[in-house]
Amino acid sequence: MTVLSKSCIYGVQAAIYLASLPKSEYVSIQEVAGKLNISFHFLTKVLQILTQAGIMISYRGPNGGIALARPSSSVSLADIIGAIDGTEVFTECLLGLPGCGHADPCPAHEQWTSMRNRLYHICKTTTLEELATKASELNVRLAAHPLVQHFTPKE
Amino acid sequence: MTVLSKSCIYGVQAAIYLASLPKSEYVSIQEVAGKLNISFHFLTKVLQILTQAGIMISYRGPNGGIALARPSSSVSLADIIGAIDGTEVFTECLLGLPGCGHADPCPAHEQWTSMRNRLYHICKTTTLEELATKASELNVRLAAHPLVQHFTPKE
DNA sequence: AACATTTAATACTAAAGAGTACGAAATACG
DNA sequence: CGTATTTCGTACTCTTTAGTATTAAATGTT
Ligand code: SF4
Ligand code: SF4
Repeated sequence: MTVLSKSCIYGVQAAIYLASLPKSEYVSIQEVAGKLNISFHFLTKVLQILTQAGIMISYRGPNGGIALARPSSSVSLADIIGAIDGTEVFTECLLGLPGCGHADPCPAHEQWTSMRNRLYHICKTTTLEELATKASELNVRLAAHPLVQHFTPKE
Repeated sequence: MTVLSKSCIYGVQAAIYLASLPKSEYVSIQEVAGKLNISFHFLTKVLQILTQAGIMISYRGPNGGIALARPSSSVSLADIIGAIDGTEVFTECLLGLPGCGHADPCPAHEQWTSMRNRLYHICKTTTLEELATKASELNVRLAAHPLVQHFTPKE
């Protein structure tokens, strides 16, 4: 059980990748998928969601691709998560009970809502720009695994 | 995408239910499932995990059932989550990258690890006793839905 | 106009999670 | 001993998520 779905993680990674590029031209999904070591076709579906949500724009044909629709400083982590996974993470409960609230709380209410609010605050105030800056500053990884295809194991 | 699996939520609910009972005798799974409005068979599987993990003890035969193996004050929320869902929630990342750490961080590292640690701390220090006390004090709900079977809808 | 490139859209397959069913084993009780 | 009760263990089905494949639509280049 994870906090974010795979689709959502891929979307965030792709967005950070785009934001970390020097200039914002259209980048082919193929390039992004290759750099992040994600299945091209699967990433295509995820990025379709983000374009439909107005977070990215796409352009078909040669030299086409995708790009951020807005400056990276005005796209929050919460925007991307909300578009792909929905706001469930920020609104639902640790114990997953539907329609929770102060009027009808379960025993873990106080501590969880406090955490949940903090999570939302963090995601809402963390921008793609920040993430991308940190990524290039720290020479930090984005993809799940460094490609190890050079070291083909013997067996 | 949720933080805890359904199985885990059911396990926590059942544990709180047991802990909130005045005395600790064996309670049949059927009773627990009925009170919490959970499928009996499914809950059986979940509670098997908890007995194998040493958190509950079971007894077969008439008047058998399950009970907490330890006093509710020495069972933490983290114990139950760890037994059912594993420690993934506390160790893995928001972005789900495997093998993360200070040596090889992704851009969201700092803020996420801070949150993750807080989650772990909360779960580790919250005991069943506290949850059960709160549950009975506040007359708080445990089950997902109040049973509405009395009001059978016309259509 | 023909062609190559690249996203859009849909459909299909695989894997995991959630839930159901049923028989076996243990135990109390008559 | 026989039977009812209750957990244990396995196997099966259904649903959701993840991943793959294929075709269609758009657009630049020759
Ligand atoms: S802990 Fe609070 S937010 Fe979560 S289900 Fe219970 S009442 Fe709702
Ligand atoms: S945010 Fe930190 S803990 Fe999470 S994957 Fe990145 S490096 Fe690991």
